[in-house]
Amino acid sequence: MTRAAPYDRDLALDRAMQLFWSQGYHATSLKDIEAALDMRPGSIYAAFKSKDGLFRLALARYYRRMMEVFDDRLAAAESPLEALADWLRFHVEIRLDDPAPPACMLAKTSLELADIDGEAGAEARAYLREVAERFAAVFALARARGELPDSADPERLARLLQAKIMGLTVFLQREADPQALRQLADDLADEVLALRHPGKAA
Amino acid sequence: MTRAAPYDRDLALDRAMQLFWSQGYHATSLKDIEAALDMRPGSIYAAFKSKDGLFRLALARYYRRMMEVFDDRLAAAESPLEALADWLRFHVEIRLDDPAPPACMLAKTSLELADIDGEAGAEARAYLREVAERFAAVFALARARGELPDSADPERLARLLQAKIMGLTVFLQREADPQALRQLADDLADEVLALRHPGKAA
DNA sequence: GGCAAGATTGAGCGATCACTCAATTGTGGT
DNA sequence: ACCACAATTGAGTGATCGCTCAATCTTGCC
Repeated sequence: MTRAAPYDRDLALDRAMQLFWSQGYHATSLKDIEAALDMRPGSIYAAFKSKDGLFRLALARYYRRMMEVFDDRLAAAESPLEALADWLRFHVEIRLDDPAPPACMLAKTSLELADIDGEAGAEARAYLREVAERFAAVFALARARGELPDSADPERLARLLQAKIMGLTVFLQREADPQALRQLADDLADEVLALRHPGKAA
Repeated sequence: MTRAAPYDRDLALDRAMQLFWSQGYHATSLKDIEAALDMRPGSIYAAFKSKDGLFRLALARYYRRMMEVFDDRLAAAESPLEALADWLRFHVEIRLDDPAPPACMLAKTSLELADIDGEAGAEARAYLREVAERFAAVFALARARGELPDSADPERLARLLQAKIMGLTVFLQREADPQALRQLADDLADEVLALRHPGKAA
């Protein structure tokens, strides 16, 4: 190397993720990006190829971060089903801890870039499918452990859970009252826990 | 009158609604609008004031249309609770009938225009609150008719239902398989119907 | 038929968009 | 100390953005 990059690529990607997450793709201009990353256009394009390229890196980072946190909480949970219920409540808590980050970036992107062609939107939807597959695997684990009846369909339950999570995060955008949000998350989480074998304690 | 407007304002607003609904606010340019409405810039601004003004008219129209359809289906339903469950399934059917319209425009707008200031986003969130109030009134009606236990909290159930509907419509964007979508809507609808008094037939 | 009023027209406004590249700067190797 | 090279810089690219307004056209009325 003849000249070290003065910027921290990891930090820059974090800031880009935060920016795109809160503003969306179209509402974020290169001027915004220059200011947030403290980089000039030339450097941005040398490092990330294009606005679209930077966005997709930010999206991938968001996906990976979310999955890491989920895996951590799953490992710490009392049972698979508890982890899934906890995941619903967790979305409300991060929103209340830090008012900045709004609804799920994958859901936002899937809606904003709804065009069938268009790489970024398709990627967001692909990530959402991977999340659903992860949920399905955890439901399958819960079934194998006897936490769910044998008749339970993991894929089906995963879709149901994902729809609830996305609905919750959209709801986070229009409602700010902590009590209402926690109550909603609890109600949704209770529906997940109600799938348990009757009379079976986890 | 000295010269009749050659365009049909109602038709133009319909087309604008359809356009903004599918593309969102930022991704829709005036060129798109000119083409969709078959109007020139001057006429558009004379009739609708601005792009923002047109969008808000389209949003209001969307809200009114949705509520009209909801009221119609409520009037035709066997019971209030059945109407709310039916409303979930209905979202899937309109999506399958006509592949063009994607997720709920109010939810999309609430996410895309998430900025606290900004009239259009705030209006979308206000409409969502009105929808929730409508749901709450129907839940209250169901309770009054003995379809729900006296302990049921209409506002709370309304938030729960709205979150599920929004989650379902976001899900419509990433999944196309009719069977999976119908199953998901049925699962969500069944959760609503399960609120009924045990052993009480509506 | 001619006129006044209302509505449409579309070229073009300044601003901003995403993006480029010749010039400059900083660094490690010798 | 100096050089070769990687990386940054930022003025400036053409395109497109939302929008305006003087000119034009169409209608109803007399």
